[in-house]
Amino acid sequence: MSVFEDDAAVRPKPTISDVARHAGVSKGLVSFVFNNRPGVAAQTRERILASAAELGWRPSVKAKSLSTRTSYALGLVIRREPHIIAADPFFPAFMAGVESVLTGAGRVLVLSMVPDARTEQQAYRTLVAENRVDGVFVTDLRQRDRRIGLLQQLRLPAVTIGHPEAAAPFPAVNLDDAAGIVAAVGHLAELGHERIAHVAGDPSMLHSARRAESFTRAMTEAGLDGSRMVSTDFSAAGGAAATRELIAARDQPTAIVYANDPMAIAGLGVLHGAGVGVPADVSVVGFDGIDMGRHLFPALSTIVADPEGWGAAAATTLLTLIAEGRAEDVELAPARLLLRSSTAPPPGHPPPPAPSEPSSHPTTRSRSSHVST
Amino acid sequence: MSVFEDDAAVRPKPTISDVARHAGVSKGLVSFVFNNRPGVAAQTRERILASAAELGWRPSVKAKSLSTRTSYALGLVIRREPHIIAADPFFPAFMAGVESVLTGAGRVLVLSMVPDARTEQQAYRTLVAENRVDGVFVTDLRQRDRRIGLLQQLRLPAVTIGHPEAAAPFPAVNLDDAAGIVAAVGHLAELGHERIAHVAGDPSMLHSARRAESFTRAMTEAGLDGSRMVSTDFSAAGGAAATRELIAARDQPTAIVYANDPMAIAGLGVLHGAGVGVPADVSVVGFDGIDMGRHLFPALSTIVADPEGWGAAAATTLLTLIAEGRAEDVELAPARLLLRSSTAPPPGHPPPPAPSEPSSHPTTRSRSSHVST
DNA sequence: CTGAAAGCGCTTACAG
DNA sequence: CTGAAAGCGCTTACAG
Repeated sequence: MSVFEDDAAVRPKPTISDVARHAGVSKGLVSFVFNNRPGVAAQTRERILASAAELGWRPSVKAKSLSTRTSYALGLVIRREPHIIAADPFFPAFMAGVESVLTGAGRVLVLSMVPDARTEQQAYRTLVAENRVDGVFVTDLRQRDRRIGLLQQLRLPAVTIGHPEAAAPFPAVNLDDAAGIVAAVGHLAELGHERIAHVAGDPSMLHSARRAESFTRAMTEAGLDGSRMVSTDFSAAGGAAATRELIAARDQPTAIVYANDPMAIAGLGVLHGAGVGVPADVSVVGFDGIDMGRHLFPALSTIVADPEGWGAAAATTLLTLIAEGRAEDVELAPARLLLRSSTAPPPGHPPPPAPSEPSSHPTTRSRSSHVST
Repeated sequence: MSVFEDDAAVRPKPTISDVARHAGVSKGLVSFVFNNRPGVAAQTRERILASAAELGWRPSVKAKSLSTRTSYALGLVIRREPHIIAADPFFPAFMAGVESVLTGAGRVLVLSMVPDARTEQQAYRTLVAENRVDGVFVTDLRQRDRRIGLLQQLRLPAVTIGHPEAAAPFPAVNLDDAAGIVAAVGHLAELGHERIAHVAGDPSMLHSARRAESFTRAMTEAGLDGSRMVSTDFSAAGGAAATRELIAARDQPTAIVYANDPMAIAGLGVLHGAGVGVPADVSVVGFDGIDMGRHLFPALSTIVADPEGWGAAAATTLLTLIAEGRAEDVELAPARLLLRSSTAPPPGHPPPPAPSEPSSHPTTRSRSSHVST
């Protein structure tokens, strides 16, 4: 039994030869028209296009791939555990951004999700050995990332999401997300917080490490102790454990900046469960700007970037690299602080004067207070 | 300037001809060996394998695709808005499950994320016109889903995630998630709840509609009014709005079953913000079992399915369909209720007898002093 | 401005 | 058990 309609079974897909015959030209001509090569008479061109439309023909990528040695596909290999990626809003948004440019470019996204380093290497090797993709996106850059060397050796065009540690031969599409951490620390310090902690993500990931460094630097520049930090694996469980650890310390922080929203939300739960008021006793800042945060109680102040725009820019850059052999780095607008209701002055702190414009914040800790909207 | 190492630039990829020459056989023989066809002398086979290994050759899918008219790729077209999919834990887990079987099968996942119905149709048409995939996964089944007919007409093998509305020619891989709703209603009814509401997802999606129907049916069977329901778009914002609507009603529910965890979490925020105690005043049940739920306060009772297993089973089924021309439906273990701390007896309700097993919870709020963990 | 032919790198009857 | 040849459906110099 076939699952298909019978009439369809009868009519095989047309090929370029069918179109050529129908239009009364050679296959080469048809190819020229579909590849926008000059030198085809306007009316011949129209006739060919009409024939193709009538027959419902579109060049088969299979054949095209073989003769042009191009896959018309871009790869994304994600190495993360399913339960962690399931909570992470970055990838879906990033992929949506990538898709938005690929669709118009006749390219397709080949996705690979792998659990560990070994299968990750294998995934890249297979992708190139089988000639599956024309280039790849390299996300979640790590310390001494072995993928850079591998990709170079494999001669696979790539674009890195963020700047790698060492100079790499690939274009980087960067978004300064650490700027958001700096803004958060600045805001909290202005509110009067002194004991500010950072719940970092996986320290082997560059963006996580950079956020942590930025935290410490911003703290130091504010004349505060930037060593209150605990690293996690980016999971909600990690965020919860880190929060428990922080509030168990004798000098409990009055503010916590988390490396992602899932951890911040878990942290909110822990604080709440421990009877610690947010933002009355402890201010909380997340990272990602996930939709849900707006509806929490209190609404989660967070740091927002533009993962969709990041994906689109990365795709454009990778396409350019593949087409021209080179592409410029691109720098996107930095992440910014989005204040909602989980941040306020520390307990017993005098209020600052009301600021005149909404985007600017009171500066001295001795005079801050009504931000708790 | 090339981004690659020079030595690599010198050595082009080996082809089957190189291997054949190196092993002193014809190309056909090499092909036979790599396709496990019988009739090759054992030692010839070894020699060929050795040559291939030495040259680092692997059949190019490009060429293989053209001669076998197979893409060695499976497609997944997701039609959802980025911000909704970003919060939804289903797809990442589902895709991880799919990947887990594709990796060993020499297949690859081609992903497409589209914003609306028009681009969705286009995506499928392009996938087959260009011969990109050998089959597709059809998720988020809808009422009068036009994709079923389209796919049939396009003659593209497919497997549906869940049973479509009308009989379809494609195998279905089903997981009875509505069973979780029934279990939740049963549990809440046993606890003494009578005014139980359901915050449904997008009513045009079959799984959402089925959960809603199951809710009403289970309520009716329990002798309760199953009409307290509000539909949403599955977003956190939708869950928040629905919750606001429910608690504004004169006969405010004492329990709410949400169609997904992001909505439940937003609902928790709204309830909390409105001074409604959870679970003291209102019990809350989510759906998905996202990691974060465990760390909320109160920890979110929810309904858990196995999206990863679902993805793996769907991939296996699709591969079978493509290989054999047909495949059996598969039925997975139904979703089940996972009790945590957001459910308790309704206000002022007498406690049920203490059950012997740990999975049950104290019931009366008048003596549930220790539930508030 | 157009056509005939070779080639991309495999697979697969068909002979031997 | 093995080899030579045609073919998959395109693209692209190369002639005209």
